Formats: sequence, C-alpha cells, structure tokens
Amino acid sequence: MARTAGSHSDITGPRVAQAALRLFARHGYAAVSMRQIAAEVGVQAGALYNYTPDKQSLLFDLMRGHMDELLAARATAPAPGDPVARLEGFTRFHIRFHLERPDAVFVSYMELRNLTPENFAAIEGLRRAYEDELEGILRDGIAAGVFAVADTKITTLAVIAMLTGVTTWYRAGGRLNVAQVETIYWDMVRKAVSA
Amino acid sequence: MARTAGSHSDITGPRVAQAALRLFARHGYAAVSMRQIAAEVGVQAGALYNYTPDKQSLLFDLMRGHMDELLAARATAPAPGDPVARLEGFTRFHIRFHLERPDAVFVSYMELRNLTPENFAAIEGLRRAYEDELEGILRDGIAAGVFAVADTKITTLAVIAMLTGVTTWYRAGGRLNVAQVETIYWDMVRKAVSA
DNA sequence: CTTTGATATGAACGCATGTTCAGATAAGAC
DNA sequence: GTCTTATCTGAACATGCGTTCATATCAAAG
Repeated sequence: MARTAGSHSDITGPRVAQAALRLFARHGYAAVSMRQIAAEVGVQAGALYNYTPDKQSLLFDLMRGHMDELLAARATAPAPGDPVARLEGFTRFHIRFHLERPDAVFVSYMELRNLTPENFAAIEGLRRAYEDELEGILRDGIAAGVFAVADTKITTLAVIAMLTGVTTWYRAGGRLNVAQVETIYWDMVRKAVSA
Repeated sequence: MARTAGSHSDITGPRVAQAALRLFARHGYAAVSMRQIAAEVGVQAGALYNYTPDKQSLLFDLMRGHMDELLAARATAPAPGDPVARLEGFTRFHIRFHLERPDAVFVSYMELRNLTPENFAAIEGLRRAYEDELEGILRDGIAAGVFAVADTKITTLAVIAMLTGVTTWYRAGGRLNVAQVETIYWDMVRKAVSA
C-alpha cells in the first residue's frame, strides 16, 4: 500500500490506456513505442509493465473494451417492435456512439491486423454479434413487408460501413451537429432498405 | 548495361513495388521492414535503394499510382447524360475497380497517416477530385428532380464509404460474383438518393 | 578481349525496439 | 517509528531498424 509521490495504480492504469489509445489512433499500433506511451503518461517504460503484460495486450484490451462498451450500450437501448423504428434507433445509436469515441473506433477498425489470431477471433466474434442485431432488424422488416433488400448480410455490412464512415469526416463544432447528421444518414438508410 | 545473373532493373523494380504493396496491405507500413520486402523480392536490403530513395517514397508512389490509375480509369469510362445512368455507371465502376485491386485499396485507405504532410496533401487532392465527380452527378440529379438528398457532400462520402466497404468482405469464388454485388449495391444507392 | 557501367552484395552505421530486473522510494499498516 | 509492499526508476539485454557504401559481378558495347 505504498506509492511513489502522487501516483497510484488506479490513476496510472487508466492513464496508460488513454495514452495508448490516443497514440495508437494517431500513429498506428506498430509505429508507437512503449517509451512514447510512457512519456505521455509521465513514467519510464518499465513502469508500463505494472499495467499490461505486453504491448499486444494493451491493444487487445482497448479493442475488447470498446466492443464490450458497444454491446453493453446497445443492450440498454430501447428496442420497440416496429422494424422501421428499430432501424432508426439502431442508426441513430450507431452514429452517436461512434462519434463520441473517434479514437477507439479508429483503433478498432484499423488495427485488426495487428492482433494475434486468437485475439482477432475474439474481436471478430463481438463485432458479428453487433452486426447480427442489425441483420435481425432487416429480416423482421422484410417479414413485415416494410423492407426490401436483396441480401440481408450484405445490406447489414453496407449500412454499417456507410454509418461508420461518418467518423472520417465529422468534426465537433463543424457545420452540422450530431442530431442533424443522424437525420441525414437515417434518411438515406430508410430509403435504401424500404420496400 | 551489365546485370547480375538474370535480374534486370525493369524486372526487379516492379517486383519491389509488388512486394511492398502486398506486405504493406497484410501487415501495415510501419510493421514491414525493408529487409522483409527485400527477402520477398529475393535480394538484399541495400538493393532496394536502386529503386526507391527511401521507404516513405515506396509507400507514396504506391498510393499515388493507385489514385492515378483510379482517375485515369474513371476518365475513360462512359458518362451518359442521364444522372441516374451516370450514378449507376459510377457505382458499378467503383465496385469493380476496387474489387480488382484489394491490396492497393487497403493500403490507400489505411496508410494515409503514415504519409508525410506534403505527400498526404497530394493524395488527398486526388481523392477529392474523384469524390467531386460523384458529387457532380448528385447535384445534376437534384437539379433534374430525380434525386433528393439533404447534403450532397455528406451523401457523396456516405455512398463512397458504403461502396468501398465491399472490399472488406468480398472474396472471389464466394457466394456472389462481382456483377451480382454491383447490382445489390446499385439497388441500395439508387433508392438511397432517389426523389 | 577489354572496357564500361548498371545491378547486387554484405558489412557496417547509429539508433530504437520490447522487455526484464535489481534496487530505490515512499505511503499506509501496526 | 518500524515494517511492508505497491510502485517506479534506470540501466541493461538481444535484436532489429533504415540507410550507406566500398566492393564484386557480369551483360553488352566497342
């Protein structure tokens, strides 16, 4: 229970994760050194190993944390019965959630190839679970006769790709606020899948 | 005009570019060493410097080559007057072109942050020129009353994000061929922007 | 057959990498 | 006030990095 001047595990730990996320998002996992992360936190490189077994775990924990947050947030979101309303809810949720954490989104989509095979499989499983919810909405809408799509799997991936793309250009304080962006995208999604 | 056994500049040069593209796409620019590229070509690392001044130029030349190819191919594509037909042409062209060179697409979208500022600006300029053509089609369609979109710039980016996303899941020899994929996406794009 | 010059080698350069670890530090427990 | 122990330092490890360059090789030109 003894600590070095003003620096505690429960403070340094999150700061390590934050610094790693920021730097991985800016420069990429492979281009960021443990010493750079340590410098951003204000410790020496060796101290990082009190918080992560290695660099790979640092990346994996960030990505799994992001996916867990995504699924948890989605689980608490309302899911009314009408497929159209559910699709609107999903669309607006996806945009809002992703615009709130651009660094985590960037890392989670760009650094998949830097995961070990087992870690990659774990993240892929979480991602598929998320995609499956959208696909379920599309299926229900088709069954109800309100949607018409040629292939639910492809449409799912196409819609998610379109929605996630918002993170590449949106900047807070720009011409449009998040609500306006949501509405514009929802308009496109609605028309694209409607019968 | 003397060469080492069976290896000529006009053979090794393209092989260096090919190897770099393949490895950058698989593992990322920062994670690939000049020695790995050299090994794939079958030479020592020093020999690469007969074909590129440095690693950064290797990346930039690949990306600029890709964008030049994209714009050149697009310039020779037919552009009939009807905005709907032009949009269909653009959609099918984009999918076909991108599915034919998945490695170049991957590198061009993922390694932007590894470009020096000047190189980044050059690639961005080419990308914007490509986007501008799609935006022009959308504008013409709105003027003609056949399209209805809230914001042509955002719609342009959304459509391109959706279409480019096809490269993340499409595999040759899978359930669908390219023509079928084109049709599915064109159906979604058409509905998403139509009045 | 000699000369030329493009092409490649292989060693070397200084520096950075991820990770380990013995030792220093200092806050809380007793 | 002493002890304990979580936390951090600073140096070290082997390895790899991008790049340079003197030297070797050998096809074609004359």
